[in-house]
Amino acid sequence: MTKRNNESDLSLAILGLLSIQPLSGYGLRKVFLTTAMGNFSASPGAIYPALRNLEAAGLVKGTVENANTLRPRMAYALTPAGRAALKGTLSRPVTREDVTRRMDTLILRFSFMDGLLPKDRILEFLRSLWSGIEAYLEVLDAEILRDAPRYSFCARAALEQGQETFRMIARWAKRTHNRLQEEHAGKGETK
Amino acid sequence: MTKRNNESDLSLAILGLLSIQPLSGYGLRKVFLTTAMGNFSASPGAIYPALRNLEAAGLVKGTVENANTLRPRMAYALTPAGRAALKGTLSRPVTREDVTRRMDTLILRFSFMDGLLPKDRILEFLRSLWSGIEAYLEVLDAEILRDAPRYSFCARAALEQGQETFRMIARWAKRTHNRLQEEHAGKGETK
DNA sequence: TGCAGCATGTAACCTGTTACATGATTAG
DNA sequence: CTAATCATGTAACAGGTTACATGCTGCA
Repeated sequence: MTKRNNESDLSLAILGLLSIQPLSGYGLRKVFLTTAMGNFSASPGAIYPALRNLEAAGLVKGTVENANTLRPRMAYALTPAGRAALKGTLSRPVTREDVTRRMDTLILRFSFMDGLLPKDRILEFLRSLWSGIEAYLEVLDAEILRDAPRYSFCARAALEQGQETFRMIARWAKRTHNRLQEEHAGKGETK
Repeated sequence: MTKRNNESDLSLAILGLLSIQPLSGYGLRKVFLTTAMGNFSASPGAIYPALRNLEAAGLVKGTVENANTLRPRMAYALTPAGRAALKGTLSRPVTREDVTRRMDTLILRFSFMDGLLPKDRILEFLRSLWSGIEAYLEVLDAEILRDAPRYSFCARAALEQGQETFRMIARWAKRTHNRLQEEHAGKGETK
């Protein structure tokens, strides 16, 4: 129960994956290597220390499988405290900083919400995500109007790319919100 | 000329900004605080050490302004070696890893190309960016076809968001390529 | 006079990267 | 037999975060 931070995206990704099924360190590495979560590093130098930190914080618990064989492996599972901590992280309000600087974290949080948060919380997350984006887009538009004339072609184009990404994510959030809302009830609920 | 890495996005952003005009550490902080480059941290604990590393590597040179007053400030400017190093970084080929895990770096690189790379190099960068994205999208589509049925609603939606982002950037790259090509000649050339 | 902004820095800490190391098992 | 894959780790290093510290300047 040593106090650690465990606030990184990698820790969040590990907790989220373990909320679906127990995995070993190597199992996690394979997920990061072979699936669309490949934006995370699969280096053992990141994963094994992260697992030990999470275990020291009491959020995950490793149990030895194949104990008497010559190739044991540690399968890690979420503890109740770990599940609670994960729910807590997923439930955090969407801040302006999240929108402007941690969009990846927001999407990562969203991807694990199924089965951990009730549907109305997920819908609320999507609403606050898109309204946060729209608020930021207004600031961004004003900034661009003000500064763009002084910028080079490339800098201006890069800015536009950023704007478009935000607009696209806002549209995605709305669409996903509506799709989820229309789903038949009684799904994605836990606790 | 001590050997350092200086491979971080922050170092790249600093070199790029100094290629436009000399700035002090505080000036850099203001840029990161008040413009759309706000995704970078403006904390002095990041900027001042980075500047000293770049100076130790001979890529920037600080000169004291207002020397005899009570409030001197260090204005940093690119050295010829710094300009060469920046051009080198901007000229690197677009790798698969860049596309899958460092898209932000690629956009940052692009935003500084004006005036440092000849137009045809910039056009080539955009072409290799979009073809790299399209190659990755094929892999991603296959992965999604294979895995999506096993994923939860939220995980699937997050994946789709990722796909759409890549598709959007590819479209942006094509459009920007065409716009740049149509521009009247004799612009954006150096060296 | 006091506060906001200018301007630069340091120290403790956390996290990730790269590279290396070790050894077992299984498929060809 | 040997190469790939399973499986877990360590050590050195780089870089960023947060928080603190310092002192000047111009304005109300």
